[in-house]
Amino acid sequence: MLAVPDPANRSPKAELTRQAIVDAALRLFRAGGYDRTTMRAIADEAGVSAGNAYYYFGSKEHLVQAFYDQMQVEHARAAEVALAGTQAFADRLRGVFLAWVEVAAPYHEFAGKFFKNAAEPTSPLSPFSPESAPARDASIEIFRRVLDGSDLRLSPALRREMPELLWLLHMGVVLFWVHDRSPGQARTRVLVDRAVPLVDKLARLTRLPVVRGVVNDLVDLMSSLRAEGAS
Amino acid sequence: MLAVPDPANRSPKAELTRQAIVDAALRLFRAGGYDRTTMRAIADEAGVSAGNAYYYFGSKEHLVQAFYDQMQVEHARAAEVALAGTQAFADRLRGVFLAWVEVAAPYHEFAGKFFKNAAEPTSPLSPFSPESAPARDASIEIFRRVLDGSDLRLSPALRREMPELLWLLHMGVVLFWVHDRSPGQARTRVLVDRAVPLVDKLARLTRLPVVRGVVNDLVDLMSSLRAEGAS
DNA sequence: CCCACTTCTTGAACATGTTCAAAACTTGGT
DNA sequence: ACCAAGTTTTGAACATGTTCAAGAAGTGGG
Repeated sequence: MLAVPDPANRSPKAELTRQAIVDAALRLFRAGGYDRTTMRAIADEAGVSAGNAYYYFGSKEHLVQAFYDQMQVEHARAAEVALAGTQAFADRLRGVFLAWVEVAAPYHEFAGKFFKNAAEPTSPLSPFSPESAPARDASIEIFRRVLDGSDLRLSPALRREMPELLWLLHMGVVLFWVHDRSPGQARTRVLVDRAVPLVDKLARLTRLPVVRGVVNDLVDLMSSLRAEGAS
Repeated sequence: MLAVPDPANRSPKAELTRQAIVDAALRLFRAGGYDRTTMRAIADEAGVSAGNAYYYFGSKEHLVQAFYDQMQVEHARAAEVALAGTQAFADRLRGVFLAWVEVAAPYHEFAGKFFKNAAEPTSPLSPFSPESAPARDASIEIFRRVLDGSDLRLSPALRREMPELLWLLHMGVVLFWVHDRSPGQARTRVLVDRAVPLVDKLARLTRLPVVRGVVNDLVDLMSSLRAEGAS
């Protein structure tokens, strides 16, 4: 695995080649799936040699990061639209979840292959890896915005952890979606439609004194895990 | 990927060869990790040809199912010990979770490679796949036993779903564990120690009238998703 | 014992991700 | 214009999971 050139000092020419490879890869992935798309085919399509692709991308998996980044950006945009003009927390959350399902739909067939690689802890593609931190943070940011414009009132401590909790829930939805073989991922939509009101209710219950204790424990747990190192 | 012979009609000789391959594989995986263990090395170690290994196992990944099965059995045994003589739900749950961490510890270094495959929906190794149903059911059964001998009282509906919910939580712990690089997986143990009392409290709260509604919604959601097809 | 049939085993060939030494090209300094 | 130092590109070679046609070994019926 060669050292990939520093993004900072890349010549415009090289930048172009790099982009051509990404474009070719995404085109072929989408057309024929991940496994059936060979590095040689990608290189051909991009008009470079196979070896050259490895000058820019350390491995075939690294090409997938481009896919992630693109999808994250699309989701952020779609989420923005969904959030405009809604106040109710439940509506906002549902909007953001469904926006993702919408954006991801074209890739459903081969997304599994991607997430397979993503599940490996040592892989830079893992959603928990340092390499994914920018995309992950951007995604968590979306959920912060869900809260920011909503009518939901939470204790300050919970409020602080809530974006990350919602992101985790989002990961759960993604996992379900990946395994969802129903046409148009209908089951995932059902899951979202039914889970969102539940989360809404639960979030509002946290204001009850009896429930407070559990919530505080949860918040403590999260910050204590964070304190011991990133995971 | 060749058709693997039906388990029913396997000659004793073949059964022996098959077992030799599994043993060799697990020995080498454990010694050198998954990636660095080649199929040729496994075949050599087992005293057969590389091609022959493919007569018994459709792919390298299929060898991993043997690993799962073995670990599941070990966990069941260790859980039994942990459960003996404890009544408190929290103690029982913690015992079962920690038993798993104990049993899985020797494999931590390369377990990630295994779970990578498990995350792919089309893979028979996915914990949600039909092929994994026996191991999954056996695992859920362990959590049913956690409840059976405990002092925890739940509504009948929740009680029915609870084993599966605990199994899902267990999957969460596993995911955390896979990503946990702390020595001896200390962070996972912290997670268990702190999450268990939280679950305990939460479970007991479900008897409160206010919380009942949310719980019923959750139970409904789970059974409605189950109704539409297996995932 | 021999024949057909199934089960098992082999080794060579194949596909594809990846590496690497060498060559081509760029660039900045003189 | 030329050189040295970097950067980019190449094509062949390599490693390893997997396939496959061929044959060996076992099995039951006559």
